[in-house]
Amino acid sequence: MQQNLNLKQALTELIQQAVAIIAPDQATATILLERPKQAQHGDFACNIAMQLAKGLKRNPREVAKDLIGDLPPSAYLEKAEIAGPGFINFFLTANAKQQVVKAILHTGDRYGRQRVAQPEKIVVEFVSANPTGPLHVGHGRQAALGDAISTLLQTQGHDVSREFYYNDAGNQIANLGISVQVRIKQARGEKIELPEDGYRGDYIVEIAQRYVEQHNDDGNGENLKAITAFAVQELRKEQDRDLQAFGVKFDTYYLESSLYTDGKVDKTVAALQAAGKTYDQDGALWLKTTEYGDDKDRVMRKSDGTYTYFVPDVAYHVTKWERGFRNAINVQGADHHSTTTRVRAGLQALGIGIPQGYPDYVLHQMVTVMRGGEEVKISKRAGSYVTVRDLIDEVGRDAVRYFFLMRKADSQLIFDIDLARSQSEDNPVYYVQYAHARICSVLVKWEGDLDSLANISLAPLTSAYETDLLQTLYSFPEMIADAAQERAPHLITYYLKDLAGKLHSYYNAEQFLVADEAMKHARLALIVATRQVIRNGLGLLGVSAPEKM
RNA sequence: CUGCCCGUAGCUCAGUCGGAUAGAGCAUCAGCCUUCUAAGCUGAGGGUCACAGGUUCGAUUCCUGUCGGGCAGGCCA
Repeated sequence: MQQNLNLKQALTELIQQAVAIIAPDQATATILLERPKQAQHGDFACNIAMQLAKGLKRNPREVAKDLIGDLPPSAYLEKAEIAGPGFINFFLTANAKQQVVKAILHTGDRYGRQRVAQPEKIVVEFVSANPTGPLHVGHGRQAALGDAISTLLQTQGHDVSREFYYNDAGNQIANLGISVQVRIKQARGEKIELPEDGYRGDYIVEIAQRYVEQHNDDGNGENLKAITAFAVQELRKEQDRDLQAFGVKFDTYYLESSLYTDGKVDKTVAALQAAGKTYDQDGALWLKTTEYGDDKDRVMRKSDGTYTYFVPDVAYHVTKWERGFRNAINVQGADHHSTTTRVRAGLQALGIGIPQGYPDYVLHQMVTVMRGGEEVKISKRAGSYVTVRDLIDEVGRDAVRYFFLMRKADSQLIFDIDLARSQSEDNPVYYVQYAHARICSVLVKWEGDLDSLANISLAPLTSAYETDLLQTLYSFPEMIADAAQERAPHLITYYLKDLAGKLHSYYNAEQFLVADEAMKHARLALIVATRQVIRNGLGLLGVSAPEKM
């Protein structure tokens, strides 16, 4: 079984042996095996002959011919052919391809998982919203991305910690407190207006009401500190609820305010000064970020004595390093991309051995929300924006997650509320879930013992539909490894759509519960394996795999 | 003005460590339910891979430039 899970590697070794004979000088050439787009081109294709041809000054097709002649014999290789300008196409034996079913049935939930040679301790930071309002669609994209990336890294054996960083200090928070205070006073009939940059959402009014109900001791609403603390607490609770509804769980929460109370911010600033990377000018303290690729130096401490936002950020990332995370991934909106240079510059300037690319950033492009054919401008201050909660209520958690993960982070994403709602039945996630439910339904009809399928003969699985499915199932672990490496969960959604499509075609073309027992069992084993892979794939995305629809 | 991301079918998007005939969903059109779920399947039409150069056996993919869209460039976060 192990051998069959490593068909690709075994094939690579065969080719290496042949290359060593034909071109000893280039025996170390990298051999890349790819899956041809068309079935007629075999199970794997290799362009090594074309690469060697140049050094050998020979015709690529002739080199390919010699390579094939020198391939050691193998039980799982049916044949190898020369094609096109010099490709070598490899065709595996039916038996070799069928074994993947047994591998899946034996490994179950673990199929697709592996343990990389050197597992790392990785912290993935995502969402990290200011507690100044409910989570909006952008946070939703981050939540879906961060959670899926974390899960993907776990499948590769890494020790992953999901972390939420609360920006609970600074001007935005002060602003929040004042906004609530104004609403309290307005409720008492005072003639007072929100400041220009105050938060205008209805939720501010609701928090003000709750504050008054629970704080008889502050009838005038004069205790700004208490009001602010209350508002932050309320909003954190609400954000937690939304994340829970979205099925996202964090391992750790880190409070920006704690960096101040613990003295970590001051300590970081002192260390940067000691390293000689700062200077005073115009009454402010500056960091020489230009030494690390920035286009101008940045203010760390303003002339009023307070710090700019990136200083606590640097202190925060020092704690990640000190907590033993040699790999840190931050999932953020692309509008934060300018901070990456500053935070990294600060970490470099400390000179404590943190590598240049630390932390690693996954920046996603903006989410545009459409409603009624018009773009909904997202503005926390105006209070007009779509929350994660709205989306979940309107189209369901599974569909929202899948929708956010269908596109790569680099692409701008248009979330059309009306479309998502009106077409919720046509959402691609249902296509995949339906394949899963259909298989479950067949198995219920069959009434047999699933365990009995683990060791039956798979020899009857030779049709084009079956071969196609087998090949797709076989590529699952590799696809996951790629997706983890690229931090690209969207690859999973495309894989699942492909797999579900093949199952649906197969379902329509063939009857599974046939009279021929051997055929029936082989087909059932194949669809049970398919069900397992769909389930595993959806699990990575945080999407459910229903047995009935 | 400078930096980063993007530009692929009518629409929404995959693909690109350089490879064979560039894909899917939606939409349009034509078919398939007495058989395990039709939330499905089969087929058809639809393309100057933004544009122009360059690199080479080969470029949608790499490089340069231009155009178009987005995001940044505060002693805001």
